Amino acid sequence: MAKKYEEELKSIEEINEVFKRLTPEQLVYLKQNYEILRFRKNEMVYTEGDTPTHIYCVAKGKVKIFKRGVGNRTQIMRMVGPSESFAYRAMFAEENFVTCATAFEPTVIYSIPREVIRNLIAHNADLAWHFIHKLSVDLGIADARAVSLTQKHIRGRLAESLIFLRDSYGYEEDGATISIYLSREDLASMSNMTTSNAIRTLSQFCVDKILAMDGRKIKIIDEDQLRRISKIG
Amino acid sequence: MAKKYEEELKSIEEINEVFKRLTPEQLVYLKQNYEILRFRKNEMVYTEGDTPTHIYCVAKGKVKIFKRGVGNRTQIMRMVGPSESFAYRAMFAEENFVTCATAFEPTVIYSIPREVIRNLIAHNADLAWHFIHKLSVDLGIADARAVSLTQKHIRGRLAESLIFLRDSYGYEEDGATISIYLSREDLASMSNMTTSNAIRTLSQFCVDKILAMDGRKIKIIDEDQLRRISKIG
DNA sequence: ATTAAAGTATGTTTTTTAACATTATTTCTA
DNA sequence: TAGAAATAATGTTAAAAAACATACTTTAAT
Repeated sequence: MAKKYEEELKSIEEINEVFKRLTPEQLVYLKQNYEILRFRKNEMVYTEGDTPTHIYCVAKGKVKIFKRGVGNRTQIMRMVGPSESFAYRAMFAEENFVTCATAFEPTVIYSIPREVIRNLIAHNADLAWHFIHKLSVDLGIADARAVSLTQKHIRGRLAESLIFLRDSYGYEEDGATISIYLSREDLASMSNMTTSNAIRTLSQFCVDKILAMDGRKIKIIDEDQLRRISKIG
Repeated sequence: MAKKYEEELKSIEEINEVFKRLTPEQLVYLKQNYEILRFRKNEMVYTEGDTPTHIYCVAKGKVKIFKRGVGNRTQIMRMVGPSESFAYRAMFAEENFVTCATAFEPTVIYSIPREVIRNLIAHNADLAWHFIHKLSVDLGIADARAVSLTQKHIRGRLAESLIFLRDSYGYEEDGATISIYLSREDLASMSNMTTSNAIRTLSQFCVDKILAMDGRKIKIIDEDQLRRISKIG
């Protein structure tokens, strides 16, 4: 059974194309040193205060990265899906984690030890550049998010989260249902609002014929309007 | 006169120690390729939408980095002081600028062309690591900021900004006055609040004997209390 | 030196958002 | 499958913050 799973898994360089830029020797070195980890739904990958020892790369499933703020109120920083990596920020900054990560659904992860990735970076300028580029893009997103979350009104913030989820995960076959089912609470903690307000605002979007809902399934009826609300705040 | 200024300036590797890790040849290459730029107070260094062509390193003065949000409401992202570099985020992400930068006071800047820094990074793993580390620290700060700005109340946000300014610029000789004089408006746009609210909250802090003010000079009377307010939000 | 402009200070009003309360519904688990 | 726990839905109220208005003060320019 475990074997079957392994066989279904894409190789590490298929999952994250950056590893195709390694030399053959470096790729062998990497393949001798990674581990495969499996997490059940809601299982913790790491928590605030832990020391980062590995960099993770999602092979299957999704991981929720969140932070605890004032009075332990959680804020979802990002959702990490297949082929994306995480845990590298704290590792590179040489800090303990300031976020928590849990499996959002059953998840399989490639786990690469800190020393291995540091070695590879030190001897492969392409890989170094990849992380410089990635961190820079991440930082741009974080800055933009900070402005959105603080300056936009509730409707704008929720619209932005929905657009973000749609852009990250796409639609189901019907071409309208967002391909990730978050609880109202998670949606709220992505959008910096209370669960009540997320529920209320979603309902209002349905009344306004911008969305349609069926439990956690959210259909985007009027994407243009949703983008407009997200933009103007 | 211009010559005199030059002589007062520290060399580029004295300003930013990371350049001491370059090989002698690389340092020569760098020194043959940088330029020195001078900006008057409030002069623009770059603006939103510009394409980054150089990385900047502050030799003297301070630079204000800000973003325009909803309805062009500005938000100060950070203040950059002597020996700190900026403009690298957009450059590495290969995006146009999403922030604006203006000289906060008369400022002298080392300007290094994009290709030069990319060449150096490609051939010097230390320098690459330096930027990976720096970007990771920046990203941690940005994430923490996002949570603070959204979850803390006005007093907490203002206290946090004051603590940040104190930690970045230190005190004057009196051991209490913060060594940077920002307008109430700038203070507000660092702390995600209106100018009125910044003024009102500063006044309240004075009533509470946490601060004392003389124009733009802000004295911290009770630092413990200020840190407590910043922490609890 | 005078005037305009920018910045500061506060009071009042309105809007936005969070907090709370109650009920219904779904999901999990023993 | 019953019962508990989590989630969802809404109405009501309270608090926080923005918007607005006005007056005063400092700074900069002519």
